[in-house]
Amino acid sequence: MPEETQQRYEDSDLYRIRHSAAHVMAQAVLEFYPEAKYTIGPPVENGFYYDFDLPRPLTAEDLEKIEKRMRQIIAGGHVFTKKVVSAEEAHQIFKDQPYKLDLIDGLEKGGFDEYGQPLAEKPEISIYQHDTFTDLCRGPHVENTRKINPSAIKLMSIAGAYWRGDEKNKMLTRLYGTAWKTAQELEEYLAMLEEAKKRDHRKLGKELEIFIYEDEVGPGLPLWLPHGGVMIEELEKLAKEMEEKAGYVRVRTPHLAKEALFLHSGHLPYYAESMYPPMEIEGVKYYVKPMNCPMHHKIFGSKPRSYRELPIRLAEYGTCYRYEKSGELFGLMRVRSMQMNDAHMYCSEDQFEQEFMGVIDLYHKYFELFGIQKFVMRLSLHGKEGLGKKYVDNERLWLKTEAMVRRAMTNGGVPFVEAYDEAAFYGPKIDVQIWSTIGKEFTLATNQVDFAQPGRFGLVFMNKNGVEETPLCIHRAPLSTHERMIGFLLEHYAGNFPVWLSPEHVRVIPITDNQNEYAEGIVRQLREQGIRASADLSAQRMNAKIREAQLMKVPYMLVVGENEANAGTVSLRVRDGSQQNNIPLAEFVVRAKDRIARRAKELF
RNA sequence: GCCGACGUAGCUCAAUCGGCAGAGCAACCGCCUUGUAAGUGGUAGGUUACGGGUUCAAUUCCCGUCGUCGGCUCCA
Repeated sequence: MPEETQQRYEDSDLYRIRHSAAHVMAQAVLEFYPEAKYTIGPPVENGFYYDFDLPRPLTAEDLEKIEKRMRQIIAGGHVFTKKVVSAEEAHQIFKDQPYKLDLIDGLEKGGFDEYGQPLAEKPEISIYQHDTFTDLCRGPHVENTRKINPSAIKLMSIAGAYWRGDEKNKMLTRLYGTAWKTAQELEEYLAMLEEAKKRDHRKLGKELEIFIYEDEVGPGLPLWLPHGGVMIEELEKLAKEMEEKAGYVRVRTPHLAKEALFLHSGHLPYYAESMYPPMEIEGVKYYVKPMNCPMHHKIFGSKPRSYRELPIRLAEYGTCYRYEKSGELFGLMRVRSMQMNDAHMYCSEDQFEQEFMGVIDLYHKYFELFGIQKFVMRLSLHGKEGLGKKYVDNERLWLKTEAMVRRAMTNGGVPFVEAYDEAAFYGPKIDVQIWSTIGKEFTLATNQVDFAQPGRFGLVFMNKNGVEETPLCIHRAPLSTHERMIGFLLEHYAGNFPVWLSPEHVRVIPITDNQNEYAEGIVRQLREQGIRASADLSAQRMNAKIREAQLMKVPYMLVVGENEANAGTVSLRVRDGSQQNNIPLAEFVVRAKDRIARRAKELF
């Protein structure tokens, strides 16, 4: 990306427009609710928001009223004026605004800006005024309200948000808005949102019969329909091929284990809130596993290990259960039952870099196969304050392993960003960040260093010098979980999967019922060749059958009428709408099998 | 979990002020025998998420529970 040549968002006109629109919105809200307390209102990607502490909840009608009033304020052409003030003056101006006073204290002490973000230096305190509204603000703004295009703004939604983003604090009312330079830009943005909704995996998952949720089963517990089942099989086949080539071995472990195991691993103290509560049998507590690692550690420790057999790579598509808070569930992207593309690699310190980069290499192979281009690799580091709480209390090992990962990534020439205070409790990690079609951020793949658990489990191997040494462990899940991967792929391909991943490869469409028998014969032959095929023998006309197959995004439609039946050929209609008539069936089979076997990007 | 909105047939959606719950598609039974995105007639389909309340009368108003959605927080 040519980031250097791009203007920073903070310096752009749109940023000023949105920031100013947020102030105008706040003015309008305060006019309707003079007793409201206002907090912060920054520009964000595609728009802006403002958080208020309001006497009552807002409704959709309120949004309309506020938006209308905003247009009136804009038309007033009020000038934005900046004034630098002392902390005392600021206290006086905002004496009735407790949240502002809180922010001023942050500015005064230094260390935090007006949005509560950490700052390197103590900033000056400034206010911006326009018309009747005064805000604690460092700007920048447009010169006057007329610079906001009244036909290019729109209030989008009402949401809750905690003060300072902390769930222990009061829940405020957040108003989201969007603002652009022109009405056309606004229209395009809204159209883009509509388009994004069409590829939402929850919608496509239902339409393409991939998965469902059932009230009686439970939230976050998806039921995979036959089409989803096929996709899972294909992903597992892919992973197994790749992992076998890379020297992994497969293991299988149970869904439950005694409390003692998770105490031993250190998960319970850090993770109990995300685990399903224990069940007690014969006086012993059992937990449903939230991850596979403790069991894999037990397998590693099941016999004496020599440096000669390292690295040992234990792989398992293990099903895990995590008690995610109800409001956090989201389609397939955030679930409570998940099957992870999991493996644990045990290696010596001098093998670490090669092993770690071997995983990164695997990522790249998968991303190339799927054509994934928009992602960011994040190196997640520990936070000093969390040592002994969120993180294993051993700063020396944290710094050491973080440096190892940083060096490995740098030596491998893989671009990454660093994220402070986002590590796993047992070590630093590389997460692959992606975005859902409606803009939610997710970790797809993950690759984590574990310097804590092997020691806790007393895992050792005999090194060259005949001395016992503790291995490092790398946790990795390049294909994430079945749930998240399929959710992501649905959106990534908008349901138009490459042939190998398509739940149905071929739909045979007889033109009249005189060709039903011929169609069924074709299906038998295709299945014999490992091609997923079915015939549409319904009483509908050909056009309706084609339409249905198109809507289900079946890559190959084989239309057969009298001519084809007599000649032993098929008329191929590809999902992209192209057509090739009178192909001998054998020829179609050869080409289709080739596309499937190669996991080709092209259809035919 | 928190704030807010929503929940009607398998799916997508109607139902005025509280007054007999409706359509299209799908399903089923026929007719049509069809050449690359919906041929046509009929039949059936509902405890309006669940439980309570107000009322002569509740899809509609009120309370609770469950679930979904938009955010916040948290995460593979």
